[in-house]
Amino acid sequence: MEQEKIIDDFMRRKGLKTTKQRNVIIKTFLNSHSHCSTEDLYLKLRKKHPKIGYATVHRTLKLLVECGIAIEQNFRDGQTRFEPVREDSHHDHLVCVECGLIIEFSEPQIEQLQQEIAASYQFVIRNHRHELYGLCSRCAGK
Amino acid sequence: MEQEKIIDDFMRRKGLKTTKQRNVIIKTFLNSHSHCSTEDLYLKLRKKHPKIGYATVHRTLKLLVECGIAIEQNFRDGQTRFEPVREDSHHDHLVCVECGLIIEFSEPQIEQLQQEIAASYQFVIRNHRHELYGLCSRCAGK
DNA sequence: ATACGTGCAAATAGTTTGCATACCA
DNA sequence: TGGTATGCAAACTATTTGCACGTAT
Repeated sequence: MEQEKIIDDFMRRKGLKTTKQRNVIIKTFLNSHSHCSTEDLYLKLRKKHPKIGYATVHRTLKLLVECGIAIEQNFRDGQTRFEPVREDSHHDHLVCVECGLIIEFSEPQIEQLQQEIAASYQFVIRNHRHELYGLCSRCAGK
Repeated sequence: MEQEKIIDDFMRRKGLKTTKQRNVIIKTFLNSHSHCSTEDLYLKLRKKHPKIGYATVHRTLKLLVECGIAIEQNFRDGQTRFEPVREDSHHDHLVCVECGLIIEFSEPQIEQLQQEIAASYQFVIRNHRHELYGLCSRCAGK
């Protein structure tokens, strides 16, 4: 898998070690449907690996962010959430403030406009965040 | 001033009281160049009003958010920031990750595209957040 | 063997709350 | 006067860190 290779390279470059914990955390994270917080992942892992520590989960997620494998999100619920990066498809989010549903969307025209705005300020974009908050169709219908 | 009227109405409607502290906090907040955190505002106020409490500042800012006079922002530095709402001009932000500079921008085309995206998911937008992170011209030039 | 990683518990940072006192309407 | 607001300190929540012990290279 491509991502495993990236992680491997990064670890080697930084002199970091492969451990059972890291393997299982990374695997679970990449397979989990995305947008999970440290706690979500910790609780999920604990079922099969009761000895795993919260701090290790958190440190591993930070590591993935450093490798560029994951990015941090923050949807105003007070928890930092992590999401695997899929290099081919950047996307942004619709967040339902009622039920917490998260829908991903992508719109190349917006990306293009962003670039133009940045350029007009001689600003170099590293990354961005674009979230639309409101009611999903179910919650709006109630 | 228009905003003072809105605040007054809100206070009356909710049976809230006008106090010296609230007046000075609100006045300072509205006059301060925007994007300040509770702490920023607290420190600024403390110079002239040493007896004012951090909690009061924070509670007043929350109150302003409730009235729709202020909105909460969060630019990944771990602090919630508050910004006065100017009803006529919605805007988004460019944030320099190096020096913390914040530039406001607005782009009606993007707003329009957002509406179309939301509509395609039968999603009702309440508000949104759109931030571009990167290097400002000064920091990029270094 | 050595340096990095882990798990635990404790520290931190930001925010929120309980409560006795002060104040507005 | 009665209920709301304030200031302080303590509680909370999410996150980060120190450290003794374990483990990969």
